[in-house]
Amino acid sequence: MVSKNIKFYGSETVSREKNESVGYLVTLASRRLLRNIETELKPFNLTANQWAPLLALANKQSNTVAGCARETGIDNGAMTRMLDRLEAKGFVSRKRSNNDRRVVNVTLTSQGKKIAKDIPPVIGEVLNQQLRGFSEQEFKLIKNLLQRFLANGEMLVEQS
Amino acid sequence: MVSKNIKFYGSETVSREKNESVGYLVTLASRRLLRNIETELKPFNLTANQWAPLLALANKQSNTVAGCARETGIDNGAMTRMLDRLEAKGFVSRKRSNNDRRVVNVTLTSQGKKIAKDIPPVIGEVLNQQLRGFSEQEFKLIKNLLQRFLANGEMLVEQS
DNA sequence: TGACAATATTTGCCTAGGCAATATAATTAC
DNA sequence: GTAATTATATTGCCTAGGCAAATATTGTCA
Repeated sequence: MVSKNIKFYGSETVSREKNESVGYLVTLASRRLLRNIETELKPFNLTANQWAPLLALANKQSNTVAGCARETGIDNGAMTRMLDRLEAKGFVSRKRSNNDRRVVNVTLTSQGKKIAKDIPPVIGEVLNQQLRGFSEQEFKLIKNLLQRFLANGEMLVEQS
Repeated sequence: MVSKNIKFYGSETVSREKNESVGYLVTLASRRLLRNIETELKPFNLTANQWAPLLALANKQSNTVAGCARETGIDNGAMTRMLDRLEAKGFVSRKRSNNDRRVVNVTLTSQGKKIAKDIPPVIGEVLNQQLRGFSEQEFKLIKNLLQRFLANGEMLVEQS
């Protein structure tokens, strides 16, 4: 091993201060961001989480239920229900595939395509606000550190 | 203003790559960490989220419902239900206060005190794993950057 | 004191994710 | 070609958070 892994958290460290725990910080940051985005998306009749599959569809990264789930990193069952809500709102439509009778093809409706174009700047603005005071370097850093934190976390699953 | 705020995300940037969005990264990181902690806490009959109020109580940062909610950054109503579950598991007990009949005093049971002591190293280990390869400086950095990201996000609410 | 504001707790109604089981269909191995 | 495996979608049962409304209690202030 090139670099020794540091024991950042011992038995006492976790209990001390919530602002010193990467766990609390990442959880609170995620919740806060979601709620701020939610506020801005209200006029579009869309929640923050509903944006994820819409984006995957718009970018043609997927056009199936399981694909959307993989792309957004959530459970298949949760994605089925998410698409239920998006379909009820008229943003997507579903149709059983003929090539593979297992899969359901998901497509954006014209209304879905429209908001998929309108929303990115709105979300971008919230992100910019929460990144106020960050330098270019710090912007790159936070992404890099989160990517590594996430990748380490996903390795833990594969090992077990 | 000393430093100009940078527009990190324009209308196209958000849509491109999910690994380039701080939003996705922080959301996925939070979810992944929660699930990894969950796995390790299973033998204790505790979920990852249930740990937060337990810690607040153990650290004597609060002994009321609203206090726990404030301390852990979640909704009051959600905290009532969270304590329902913790009470059902026998980790906390509740008793209406005599000084102020509005408040309900929450205390750890002996069983609650026990796991409050046992769990920190378990969570610490998961955090250490997800921080593998981080230098001391990077550890400080990720905390600092997340704190600022969170603080910016909370300022957004106060302004509106 | 009495009206009003603030605080604490609870409840109902949403959205939302994880896990496990099920049904169906496709793929692979033998 | 059939059996076993794998993949897709859905559903049920959990936990969980946000928001708003309802209730009770306390504090404030005129």
